[in-house]
Amino acid sequence: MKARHAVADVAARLREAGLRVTAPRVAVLEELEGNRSHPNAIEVHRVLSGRHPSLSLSTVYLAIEAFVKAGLLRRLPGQDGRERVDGVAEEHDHAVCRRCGDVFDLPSRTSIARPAPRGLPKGTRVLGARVEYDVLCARCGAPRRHRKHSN
Amino acid sequence: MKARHAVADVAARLREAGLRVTAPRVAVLEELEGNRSHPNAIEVHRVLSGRHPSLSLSTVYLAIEAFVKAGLLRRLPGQDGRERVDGVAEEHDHAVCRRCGDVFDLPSRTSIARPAPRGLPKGTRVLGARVEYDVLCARCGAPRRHRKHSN
DNA sequence: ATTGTTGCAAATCGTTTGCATTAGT
DNA sequence: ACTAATGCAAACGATTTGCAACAAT
Repeated sequence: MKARHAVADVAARLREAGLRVTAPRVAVLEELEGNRSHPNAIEVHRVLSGRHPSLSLSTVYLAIEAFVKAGLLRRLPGQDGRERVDGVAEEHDHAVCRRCGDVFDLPSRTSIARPAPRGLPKGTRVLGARVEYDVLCARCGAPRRHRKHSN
Repeated sequence: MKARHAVADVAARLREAGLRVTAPRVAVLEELEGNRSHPNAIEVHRVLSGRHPSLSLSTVYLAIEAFVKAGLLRRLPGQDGRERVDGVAEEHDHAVCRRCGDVFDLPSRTSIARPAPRGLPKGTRVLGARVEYDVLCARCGAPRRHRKHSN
């Protein structure tokens, strides 16, 4: 997923979002936009540490929060308690491996879930929807594999 | 949601699951089965502390893990990083308030999401699916409300 | 008697926060 | 100049773990 967008694009998107164009934010956004590996802040920091040795972890956290708030990225609640980042801002579905927690992106099928469901308390506004599939990924579902795979 | 099942039932379910019938586990399972408030371990502990003063938080964590593993309960990944418990074991959908994080149970509409989606890596086994609605709950969506409500 | 469970305390780990400094506008 | 953004370290909060005592089987 490297360099799907030119740096200039990223800078423009930052500016449009009302955020300052700084080296750390450009680096973080470049790394995350379109990224389908659903990393958490710590992983992002580790990846970027090589090229940006002074980049601090808290900056990564702050940047991600700013990007999510601006609608550039989504947040993904991992069932292991870690907060992952979803680099795809458009609505889409997920398949989550029950054993290892890996997340796979899928095209959105939420149109089939319309109209809004019954049973919601009065006054609730539906903003979006996605289908979450509970799966056993190929590695975890393999016959003799009983342990969480390395990655 | 109090006492939806008799204590005897809970004990039986524990036994069937291969777990020992102990006072702490009976209390935790009684509190959680059918509970639609999606509490986390800390909240469960707080609620039960009155009647069971010696109940420890780690026991609650351990019990919940055992129950989930046994299929008696589900876990619910909160977008705030907290692990909630879903007292309804049967497949169902959720509406999650984007602002306050409250979760509302909905009847399952995943049948409409079948068959399994394209785009999954070969060898992936689909175990289940649910629709997650992104909502603004009545309290959070109210005109002049700009802060997370108390609860 | 065996071994799963408990309670307590300490340890872990992801995330948040306070604050002085730096740098984008 | 103004103020957002950074980096560092300390603080936090949820969850996990080690272990000796305990109790269900």
